[in-house]
Amino acid sequence: MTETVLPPPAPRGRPRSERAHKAILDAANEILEERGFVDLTIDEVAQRAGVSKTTIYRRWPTKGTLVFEAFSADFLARQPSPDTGSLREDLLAALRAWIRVNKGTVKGRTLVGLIAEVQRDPELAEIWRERFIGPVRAQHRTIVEQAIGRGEVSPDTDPDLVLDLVFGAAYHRLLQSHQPLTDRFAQAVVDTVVAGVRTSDPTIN
Amino acid sequence: MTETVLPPPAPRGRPRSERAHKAILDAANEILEERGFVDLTIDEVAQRAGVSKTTIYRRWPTKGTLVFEAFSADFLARQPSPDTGSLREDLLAALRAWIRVNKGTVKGRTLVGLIAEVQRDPELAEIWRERFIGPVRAQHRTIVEQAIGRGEVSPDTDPDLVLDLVFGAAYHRLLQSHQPLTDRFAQAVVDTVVAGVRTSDPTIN
Amino acid sequence: MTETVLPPPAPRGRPRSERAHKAILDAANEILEERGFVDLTIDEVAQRAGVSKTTIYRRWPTKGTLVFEAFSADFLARQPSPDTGSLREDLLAALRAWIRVNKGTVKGRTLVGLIAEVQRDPELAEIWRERFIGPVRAQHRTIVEQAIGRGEVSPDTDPDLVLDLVFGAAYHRLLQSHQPLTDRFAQAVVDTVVAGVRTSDPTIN
Amino acid sequence: MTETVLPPPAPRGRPRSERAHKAILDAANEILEERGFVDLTIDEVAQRAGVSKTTIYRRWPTKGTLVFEAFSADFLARQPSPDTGSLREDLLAALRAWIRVNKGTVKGRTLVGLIAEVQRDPELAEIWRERFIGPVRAQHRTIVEQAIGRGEVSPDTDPDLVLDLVFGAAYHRLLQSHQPLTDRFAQAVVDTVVAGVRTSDPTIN
DNA sequence: GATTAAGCGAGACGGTACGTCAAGTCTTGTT
DNA sequence: AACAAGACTTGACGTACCGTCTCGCTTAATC
Repeated sequence: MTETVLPPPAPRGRPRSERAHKAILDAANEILEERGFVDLTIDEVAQRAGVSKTTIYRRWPTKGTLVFEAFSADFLARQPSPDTGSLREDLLAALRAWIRVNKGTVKGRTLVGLIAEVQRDPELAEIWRERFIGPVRAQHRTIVEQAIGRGEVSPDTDPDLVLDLVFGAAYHRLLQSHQPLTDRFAQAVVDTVVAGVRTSDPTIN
Repeated sequence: MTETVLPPPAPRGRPRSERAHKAILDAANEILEERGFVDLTIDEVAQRAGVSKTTIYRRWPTKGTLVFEAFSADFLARQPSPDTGSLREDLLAALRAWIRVNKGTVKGRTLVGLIAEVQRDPELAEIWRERFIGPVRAQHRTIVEQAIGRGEVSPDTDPDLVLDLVFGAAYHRLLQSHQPLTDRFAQAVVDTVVAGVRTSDPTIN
Repeated sequence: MTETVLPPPAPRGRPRSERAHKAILDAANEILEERGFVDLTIDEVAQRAGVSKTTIYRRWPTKGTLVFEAFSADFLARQPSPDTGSLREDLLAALRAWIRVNKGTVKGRTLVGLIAEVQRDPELAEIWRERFIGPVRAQHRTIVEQAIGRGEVSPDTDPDLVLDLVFGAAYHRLLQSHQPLTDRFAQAVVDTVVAGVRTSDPTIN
Repeated sequence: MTETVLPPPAPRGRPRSERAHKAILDAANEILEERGFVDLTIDEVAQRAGVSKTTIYRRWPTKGTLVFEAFSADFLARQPSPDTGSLREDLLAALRAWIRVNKGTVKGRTLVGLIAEVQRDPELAEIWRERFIGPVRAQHRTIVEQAIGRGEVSPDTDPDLVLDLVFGAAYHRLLQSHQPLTDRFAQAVVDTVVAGVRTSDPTIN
């Protein structure tokens, strides 16, 4: 048997327009910047992209998934995997990049809108975990794992705990707006967590 | 002079019905328990409470503010101000109480729904900060301040930072559902933060 | 028995305020002139009259009855009972008076609004017939009866028919606006009807 | 040149559903028969027609315009253009047809409701004049014009005046209900008007 | 002078219908 | 098949006005 894997069947009919695809995402991003998640309507995206609603819904089943895609590619690309040889510096670099995107661009508002939407739409929640939270955390987790590998922190250190502390604090300020996301805050967070992780012996707790 | 304070001016017109008020909040809570924030409609609240929509809108301008009031009184009452003489124990008690309410009752779902709504409605956001985030944090802040007073941690310790770390991590898990809110998690969070705060000297960062 | 009729029992309690009564009717007329029947609301009448809604509803059960009273006294006063000794002149004078009120003042709009309301509210319809249509027709009927008495027209002449022809045509133009209510029209109507009544012998039909 | 007329441009998008259109009008007529104009609500029409409110509002901006269309086609079809060779007979036939529809069916109630609504909604008033009053009068006007053509009445006879007298009287009784719409009344009206028109010389008035 | 009965201003209340909006689906003819 | 256009269903929204009601206060006539 030579043909263990079938070649992908040639698609029948008219192929999907790449131009339309891009135009939709661009239009969505435009509106997100101008008015935010809540005030974005699919009708307006269609109109701006010069596309029919059918064409949008053929690609994304809901408003949430469309906005998710319009948002995530660029956002993820801006999250670096630093490797400075120091846990503190790596975490700080990652946190600063996160803060920079969320404060410097309109992305923060969109991220907030998406997190809100995720709480209302279970299907989007799954996509969100698989294609956003998962990848970002995986990327960040290597920071801690590298530190373990270098012997900088105990092998018992729980990477998830570290990430929840560092980014949990950041998300908290983003969502509750009780305090600003300053660089001073970023440093204090990282310093405290790194110090805590180095000192505490999780095995005795 | 015995009359230093004038009696409150007699209210004019028919007074607002306390029965209606209570019936509305009760109906809202009922529906929240059954179907959650998203599926709660003002129409149904009105119907269940035996009240007209006008009567609801006269008191609360939006669904968010209504649910906020239905939710918050009880939730706040369940957040204790522990004073065991140990920062670790106090923080752990507070965090455990928070987790207990959010996992043991339907309150967690409502809290999540409200946080989502807060991101969509700026007016609700203000109320939220003033009447929920503010009070809860004030209560929790005393935990850190007591520890400072006892000399358990440095007077330079930033209470807000501590709270952001501890509860930020918890809110993060509540909203992203990437990991469960276990008691083991609560302990690890508190231990790490307490250790971090005791060790790190914020003044040099 | 000498006391066949009891003196009216002295009313108990606070007497109704004549000032309020007048203020309500004045306010209603003001609004009728400004915006017409449809856009008049009881709330606004109350506000303008410096009176509570209760005070209005104590006197008039519905918006229709209030407007009816605000409208009718003045209107009826302007409908003369001419007696010139000529059927043509009498009818013409009556019709001209009717047209003058409906075209020269805002009364026409209110009359139209009331006729519309009468079609929607059966209780108002009864009042309307008894206290408006009835009296006006009675007054106008004498015009025809006088002509019969003078021998100007046959004793078999049906006064109701004459009135329906003359004023029916006028109401028709008022309500359908297909043609204007000119004086030329008034003359032609009266001339034709008078001629018709003098000529036709109803007994042979 | 063979292509003098361009084919109508192909309509774009999904065509309006004829089934929905008919279902809406049928439902409206059903409700009109059962409960009349005032108690007809758009919500109920939608529900009965198995159609959404949007679909109704896309076609008719107001309740008035919807009911107008539901009412008028059938009503107009029942107004004949008699041509018996006699003005009296033609007018009588037309008036009798009008009375028959208004008394024998529920149409009378609807007509009354529509006339009332016309007084409250200026936009409906325009439609009403253009698409109801206008056509009906045009049809009736030919009755008088034929009589003029035959030399039965003077060429100076004003057809509008004749119609206002005959149908004005009828509408008057329909709207004010002060007297019934009997056949005796119809005959008396027509006889008097025809006699009046034959006798009076409008040019000298 | 106290009591009583109704009027009164204010404004909350139940009810009903309104007209709108956005989400997501469906149905045309066209590419 | 995908596409543009636009009609469609669904469900909730927030508003408006109606006519009623419930307060505390006022105004006479009666006791």
